[in-house]
Amino acid sequence: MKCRSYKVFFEVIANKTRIEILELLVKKQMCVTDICNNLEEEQSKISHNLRKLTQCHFVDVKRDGKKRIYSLNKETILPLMELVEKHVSKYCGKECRAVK
Amino acid sequence: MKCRSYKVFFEVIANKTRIEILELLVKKQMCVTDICNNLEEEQSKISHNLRKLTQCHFVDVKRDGKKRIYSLNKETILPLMELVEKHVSKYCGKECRAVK
DNA sequence: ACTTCATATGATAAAGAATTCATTGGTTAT
DNA sequence: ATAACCAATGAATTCTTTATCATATGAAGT
Repeated sequence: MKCRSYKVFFEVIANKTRIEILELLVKKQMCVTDICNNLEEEQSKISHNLRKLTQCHFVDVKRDGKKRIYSLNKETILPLMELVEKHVSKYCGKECRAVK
Repeated sequence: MKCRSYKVFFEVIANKTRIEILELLVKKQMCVTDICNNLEEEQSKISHNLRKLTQCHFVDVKRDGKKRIYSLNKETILPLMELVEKHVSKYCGKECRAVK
């Protein structure tokens, strides 16, 4: 099967910063500086992470003057979040948090 | 939100060996030795990975004599795979494979 | 053309995860 | 009780990923 694609897909999402970015963008599209301010993170860190999200088409970019506006690929990300939410709320008590 | 749970969820899936295990178990439940033989991997490697999958409830275990039979949590994993499949087939040409 | 603002990129250091090997624990049969 | 089989665990090493810092690019205003 497409193990390699699967791996990239999940790898890219499996990161605190990138998840936080996605969750931010659920609410509304934003430029890099806005994302940095919201998450209180460095610009280069955010840019590096945005690149991965973009390459995987989890977010889209468009130019607006000097700014770049990032928006969520809702078609993929929203159902995905629902699915995870469902699983987590069903199965995850304390034990999950302790996964090593 | 539940960023930490999300992270663990995706982290655990974002691994070649674990994806291969899941894909194997789509077909049928198996004991550890069978999984090892199918994937041509070492037993301890498989066991370590099975532990994570179990902790996240992506697979279930039951005893059968000396053996331990692992089975897929189809309720979560099948829709998840569908979702990824859909995304990948829509967006992923060469570029995705080159994600760095 | 120069400066400033917004963002991207590259290299390296630091952190975290996976694999391996050796060993242990549990179950069944003799 | 011991041997054989199946699987889990722990520790050490190796591999991967992330963060950081410095620098580069590119657009807009003066």
